[in-house]
Amino acid sequence: MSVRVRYAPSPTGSPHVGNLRTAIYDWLLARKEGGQFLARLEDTDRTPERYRPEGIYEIEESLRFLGILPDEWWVSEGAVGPYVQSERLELYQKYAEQLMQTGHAYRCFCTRERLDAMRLEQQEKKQPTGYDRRCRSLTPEEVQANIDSGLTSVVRLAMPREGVTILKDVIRGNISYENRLQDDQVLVKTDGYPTYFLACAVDDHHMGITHILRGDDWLSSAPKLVQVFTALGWEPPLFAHPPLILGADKKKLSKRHGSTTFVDFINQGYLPEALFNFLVLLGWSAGDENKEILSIPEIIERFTLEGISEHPAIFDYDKLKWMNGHYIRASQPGRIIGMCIPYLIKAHLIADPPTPEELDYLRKVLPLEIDRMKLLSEAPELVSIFFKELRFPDGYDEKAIAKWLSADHVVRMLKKEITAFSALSDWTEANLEFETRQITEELGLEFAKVIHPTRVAATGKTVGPGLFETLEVLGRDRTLSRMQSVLDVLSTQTESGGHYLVN
RNA sequence: GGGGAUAUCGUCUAGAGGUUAGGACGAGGGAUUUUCAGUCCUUAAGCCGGGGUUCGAUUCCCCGUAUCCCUACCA
Repeated sequence: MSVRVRYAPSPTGSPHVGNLRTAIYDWLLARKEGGQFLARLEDTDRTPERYRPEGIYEIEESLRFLGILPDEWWVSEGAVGPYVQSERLELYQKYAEQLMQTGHAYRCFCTRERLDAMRLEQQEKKQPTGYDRRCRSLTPEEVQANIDSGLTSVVRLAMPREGVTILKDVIRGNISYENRLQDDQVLVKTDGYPTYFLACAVDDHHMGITHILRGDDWLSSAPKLVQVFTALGWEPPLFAHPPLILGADKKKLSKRHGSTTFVDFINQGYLPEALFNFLVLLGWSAGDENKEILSIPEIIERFTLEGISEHPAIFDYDKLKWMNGHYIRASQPGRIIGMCIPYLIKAHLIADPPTPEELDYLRKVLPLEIDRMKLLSEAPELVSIFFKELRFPDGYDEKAIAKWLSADHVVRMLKKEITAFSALSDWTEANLEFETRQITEELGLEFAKVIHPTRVAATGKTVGPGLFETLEVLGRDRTLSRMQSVLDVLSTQTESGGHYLVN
């Protein structure tokens, strides 16, 4: 039988990176084994705070972004649909009936109040919490009487009172659980919707799922799911519980650790291949091969469920950033430019849509800054000196001015540079450097004493790409007018006998 | 309170009954260069504790400890 795996998100909000990592593992297993990858929407929780259909679009976007589109899902449908649980209610109803008829489930009329009070008391007495199974011994007559008197009810699983349930987990081996310690799980809620346990078992069986991959947080409740399969007379699929992803404090990764939703990462300008590679490595490794940067085909080739680690992993934002920088540098510049454009438009550095001139300029500017870029969202900051109007001292870094423009030789130097640069017939990196070196010699200075003030005068900053390539791309007009604006102010101050002072 | 899982550098991890315990991020140092970044080289940094099994365990077993997760009419 060919492998069939499924990604089963709930639309409770923005999808979490951990969920997408599981989806990647699903997809990888399917591709590796030549099987199918499906996605199913688990929308059986209809509480307003937790039912957030807006999240569905983000789920779809995230899968598209990663390039792991399901072979069958609610978007494209397939042979065993519908792929949305709220559209499969009759099916769950049918099996709930079957379970009750076969004695594997029963109606429970206990009120929320009673349940809450019971739990509270159990906690106070330091007893294990759980349902006391009062309704399990109701006679058919009593049940009917309750129904007739209009009491609402849920359906509970009649957990076996003895024996053990064995979970077959590909990552962790076999785990056994004592049945008497398992709760009589609610399978159908008062609103008629199934809980996870019923819906999941029914759907996974009907959809021919062979492997259930899901987070470690499901591990302790796994015997209940297994029992639902068993009670329905079905062989449960194989399980695989990848470890949880934690924050720096070793708690489940959540908002206060930083970004956690997948779209957060997309918006910050992470590349799909960086996110894919990083997420895969967070809990999986190719083995003794000392290689971490892996293409998707390379990962598929090496992927096995057994290679997934058993211990939780702390999400290392720094490493992700490093990896993203790596993939940015490994990309065709044209691709990066295209991906940066939305950020530049948003920062009002270029028009929306960009003009052909702007695009042309961008094609020269961006390659200069690519080595410095770790996130696409850093593009506006990095290229701003090429776009912004600069008129000394507006837009100039104060520390840079203090450090490099207050020296005595700066005015003489700028005058010479402006004269020499203006006379250039070809505004090229090589010519600019040649002239600058000439001037350095004439002034009898170290190269550094010339180059740094020149950079500050032309860009307002102390850091950036090589000076002469910067000037070449910046162009004659921008460069000269900026340098002139510095000279204008500085020479006035020099004439009046003082240095230029910052505040 | 009950249950489950896990334990190798700060972090992600590789590893084998005998290894100089390997790699990556991060940190330190150096080289390159006009700065930053990048690139290259380099240094420091680790087997949770206690028992067993064994000629020999960080590796296998048990116990302890710690951490995480579950303990809902949420998934």
